[in-house]
Amino acid sequence: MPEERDDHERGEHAKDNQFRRARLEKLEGLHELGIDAYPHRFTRNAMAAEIDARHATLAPGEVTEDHVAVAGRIRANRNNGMFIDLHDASGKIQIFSHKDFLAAEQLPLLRLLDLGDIIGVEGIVRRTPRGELTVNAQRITVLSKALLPLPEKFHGLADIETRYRQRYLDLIMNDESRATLRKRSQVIAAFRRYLAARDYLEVETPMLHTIAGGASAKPFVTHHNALDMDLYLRIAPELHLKRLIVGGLSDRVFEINRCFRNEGLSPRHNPEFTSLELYEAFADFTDMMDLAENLVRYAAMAACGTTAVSYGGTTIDLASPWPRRSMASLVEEKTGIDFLAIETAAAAVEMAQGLGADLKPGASWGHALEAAFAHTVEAGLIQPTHVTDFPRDISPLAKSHRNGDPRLVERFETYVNGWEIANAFSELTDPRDQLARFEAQMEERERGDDEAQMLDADFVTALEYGLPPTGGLGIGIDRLVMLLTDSPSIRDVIAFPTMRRKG
RNA sequence: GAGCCCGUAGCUCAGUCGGUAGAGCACUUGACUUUUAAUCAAGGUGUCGUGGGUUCGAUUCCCACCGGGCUCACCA
Repeated sequence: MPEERDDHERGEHAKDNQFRRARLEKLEGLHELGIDAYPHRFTRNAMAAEIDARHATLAPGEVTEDHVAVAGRIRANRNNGMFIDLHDASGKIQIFSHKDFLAAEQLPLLRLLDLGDIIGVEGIVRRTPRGELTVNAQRITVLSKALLPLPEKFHGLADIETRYRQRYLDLIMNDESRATLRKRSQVIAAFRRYLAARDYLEVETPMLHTIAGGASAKPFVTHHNALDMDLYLRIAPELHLKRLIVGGLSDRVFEINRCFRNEGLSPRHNPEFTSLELYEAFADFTDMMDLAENLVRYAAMAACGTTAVSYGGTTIDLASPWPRRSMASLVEEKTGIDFLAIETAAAAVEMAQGLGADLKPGASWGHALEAAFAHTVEAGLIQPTHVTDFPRDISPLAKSHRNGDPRLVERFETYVNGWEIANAFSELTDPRDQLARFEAQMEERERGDDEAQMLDADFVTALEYGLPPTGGLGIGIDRLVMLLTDSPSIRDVIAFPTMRRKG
C-alpha cells in the first residue's frame, strides 16, 4: 500500500496517451520558436465581463479603439483557431486571430495552441457582424500549455466521482459548480460581515483537543510525537469559546471553522464540516432564535439575492418569522402522544418504540422523546422551524428550562428541509450542575455509549470563575449552503470532499 | 456496517442472449474561412475497474476484491 501511494505522489498518474503526446510535441514546437510555455507573469487590464459591460451597446460590425489585454483558458476553437473562446474567472470573450491583425511572427504559434491552454491576448475590441464581442488579437502570449485534454465541451464532466476527486476539472467544466462554491464563500463572508457589524469578535480556538468535548460524537484520534500524547481533532469548538466569554475577551465571540467527526458519510455528512459557532453574554436562547433567522436571511440575500429559495423543486420561505414549536408539542401533534405526560423512562421508551423508533433498552426519557421526534416529525419540517425545549439528558451543556419542567432545557434546533441547520442553548452556567451533567454523561459512556460527552474538568473550573448568562448558537454552514444552492449532496458544497483513496 | 445499483476511448454514452467493441465530441491530416456545440472529407482511439473461476473462447456468466452512487444503520 505505501508503494502505491509513492507512485501516486511521484505524479505517475498522467495518462501517456495520444493526446498528451501530441501536446508534448506542440510544447517542443513552442521551445523551437523560442517561446517559454510557462512564463512568470502577464499584465492584463481587463476581464471578459468588464469588456462585455463596457461595450454592451456596441453595434454589430463596429470596431472600437479599446486596446485590452485579457488572459484565460481556451475553451473553444472554431475555423482552425481563427475564433477562440477565451474564458476567465468573470466569463467569456471571443478572440479573433487573423493575419490581418496578428503580428506576422506569431502566425506559427496559432498551430501550437490547444483547447485548455491558458493564453494572454492583446488587441482591439470590436463586435462582429454576427454580434459577438471580440478581441482582434495583435499579440498572443502562451501563459500555460495544457498537456491533458479537457472533458467534452457539450456534455461537460458528468462523472460524479471525477467531479469530486478532480475538482479542478469540475470547476473548469461546470458553471454550476463554480457558482455553488462562490456562493459558499459569499455565505461565509456575509456571516462575518453581519457579526462584525454587531461587535462580535472572530476568534480561533484549537483544532487539536486533549478532550473531545462540546458535542456528542466520535472523534478522530491523532498523536503528537514530541509530547508522546494522543490528541483528538475537535468535534466542536464550544467549550473553548465559552472559556473566552468567561475571560471577558469579548462579550460576543464567534468562530467559523472545521469540525471533525469520525462517523459515517452520507449526502448530508462529511467527516470534516464547517460550522459557525457564536456566543453572546447576557443573552438567552430566544435571542439566538432571532439571531439565527437574521443571519440566515442575510446570508441568503448576499448569496442568492432572495429569501425565497428553491430546493429540489420546493420553495423555502426564509423571510416569514420561523415558527417556534416545542419538541413535545410537535410529537403530540403528529402522533397524539403527549410525552410530557409520560412519567417514567421505561414508558416513554415503550411509546417511542411503538412509533417505530429504534431505541436501546434502558434508554432515558429524553432519548425516547428525541427518538420519537426524529422518527415522526423531523423529515416533515420543510419550512424553517425552531424546535425548542429539548430533553435535559441529551443536552448536557444547556441550562435548565425556566418553565420549571426539570426534564427540559432551554435549547432549540432549527430545521429546514428536514435537516438540522442550527443548534442553540441558553448556555449552562452553573458549575455544579455542569459537573453533574458531565458525570451523567460519563455514566452513559460507561454503559457503552461511546458518543456520550467526556468530562472536561478545566471547563468546569472555568465555570466556577463565573460565566455570565450566555446564549450560544451553531449553524451548519455546509447544509445551509446546500439549501441555498439547491445541492443534493454535501459533497457538492465542499471543494474537496472526503473520498476513499483510490485503489 | 447491511441492502440495491453502477464502473466500456480523454469526455458523454451505446453494445456484446459468450466469438476480445461502436457513436458523438475531442485528437491527427486536409479543405473551407466572420464562426457560435462552425462545417466538409479521411484516419487511429480501448488492460471493456482489478484478480480469479466456468468455458474451446469471458468485456459479457459466476465469485472475490477495488472505487462510486442511493437507501438503511450510525450521526442530537
